[in-house]
Amino acid sequence: PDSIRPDGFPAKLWWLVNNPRVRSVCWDSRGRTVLIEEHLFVREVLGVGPGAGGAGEVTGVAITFNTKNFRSFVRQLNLYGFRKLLADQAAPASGNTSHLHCYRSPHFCRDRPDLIVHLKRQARAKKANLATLLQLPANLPPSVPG
Amino acid sequence: PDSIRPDGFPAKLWWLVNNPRVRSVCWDSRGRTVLIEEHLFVREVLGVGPGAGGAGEVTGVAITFNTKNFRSFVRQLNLYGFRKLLADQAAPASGNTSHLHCYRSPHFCRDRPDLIVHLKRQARAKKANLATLLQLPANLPPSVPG
Amino acid sequence: PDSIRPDGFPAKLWWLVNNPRVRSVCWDSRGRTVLIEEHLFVREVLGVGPGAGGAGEVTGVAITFNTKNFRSFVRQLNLYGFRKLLADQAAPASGNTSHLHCYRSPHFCRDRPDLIVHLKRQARAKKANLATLLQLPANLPPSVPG
DNA sequence: GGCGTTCTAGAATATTCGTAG
DNA sequence: GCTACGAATATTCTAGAACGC
Repeated sequence: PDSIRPDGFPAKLWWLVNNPRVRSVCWDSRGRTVLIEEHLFVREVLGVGPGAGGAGEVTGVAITFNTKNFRSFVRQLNLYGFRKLLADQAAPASGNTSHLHCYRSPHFCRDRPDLIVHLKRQARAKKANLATLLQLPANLPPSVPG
Repeated sequence: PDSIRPDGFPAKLWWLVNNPRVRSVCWDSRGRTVLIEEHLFVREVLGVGPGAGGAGEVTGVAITFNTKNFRSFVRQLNLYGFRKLLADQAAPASGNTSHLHCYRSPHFCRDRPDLIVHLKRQARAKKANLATLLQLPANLPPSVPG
Repeated sequence: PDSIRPDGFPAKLWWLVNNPRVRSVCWDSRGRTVLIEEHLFVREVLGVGPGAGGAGEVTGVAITFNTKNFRSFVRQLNLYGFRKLLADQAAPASGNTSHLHCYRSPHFCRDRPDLIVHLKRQARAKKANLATLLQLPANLPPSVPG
């Protein structure tokens, strides 16, 4: 039936959350929610920041994202149906003000790798471009003068 | 069915009133009215005043408001249907002459956490949307089909 | 006529870009595009990161945002009609790999403070109300399963 | 066409201010 | 003076849309 693309987003996320070497992504205690520490993730996985080699500290492993923006990672989470839970409560004693993000999907559980096949991208092209049809002024080009 | 946003106002208020570490917010003896001591609340929760770290004394817990004004907190109470009661019986334990506010909602009782789902924001769009609709392109029908 | 809210987003942005103490926001050479260095902005204005006092390094001045997320700042830019330009020419002096964002609006020019009054928030309810009026099938509820 | 990246917009809640009652 | 509410802006999470591979 359905198969999992080994280089697709669900497989990458599964690998990240289950890899003990990746400290920025982990399960909550019940294995139902993915916890992502933003600042560490950017350095560790996306490879941005001081001391980062440019491709993530966790190199030598077959995980790469073609982005350096945490925003793109969040967009992927949403595209695959993940929802955010609590706002970041992170306030460590140290100078670390890193944000902690909590995302959850019913098809992403620690003890149920068989559910990953249900992680699908949202359907595209839900409706035609209504605004274009009605020629709304909001769709005019920006038209920035020289 | 209906779900409670974990970061929404009702959830925050429920957490505050039931947390013994928060001294500025508590139930009355019958568990039907929320008592809020303004001066202490401002220091303890909003994080304003002497000795406050800027994020509320009750840090280490996942409660944050993006405001430092007690008025915004009251606005939220009103938006969710709370009404103020006269607080003539107010008698703070200490010699504090700070203001004591008593707010009540039929959907906010100590022994009935199941009622919180009925705490809804006031309905929007009374007449504001009508004015917006009338500014739409003239070729649209002004009346909404029944 | 129209007036500028002194605490609104346009006034804040104008203050930021014209204040030499704010190093993360500046004009391009022609005074037509706003350049924002993200990492520095987060530390300097939003007050996040090591060494930040929690309210931005540029304290003592009347600029505050109630957020710590750069994304909220970008949302404001878009709400007021700013568009992003490609920043391939970005080359910070230091070894910083921070992101440089270039945003432009025809109503935001260095030598024309009189244009700021034209910076307006996007009108609300453009397509949403239209879709409702036209009874598009796309507005059906998400159909929560059993 | 599917998938990933990126910029922009939608939608709901939150904050602020003014003011009616 | 004080409470409650309208209205505008602000913040946040999610989705739309365009583009490239």
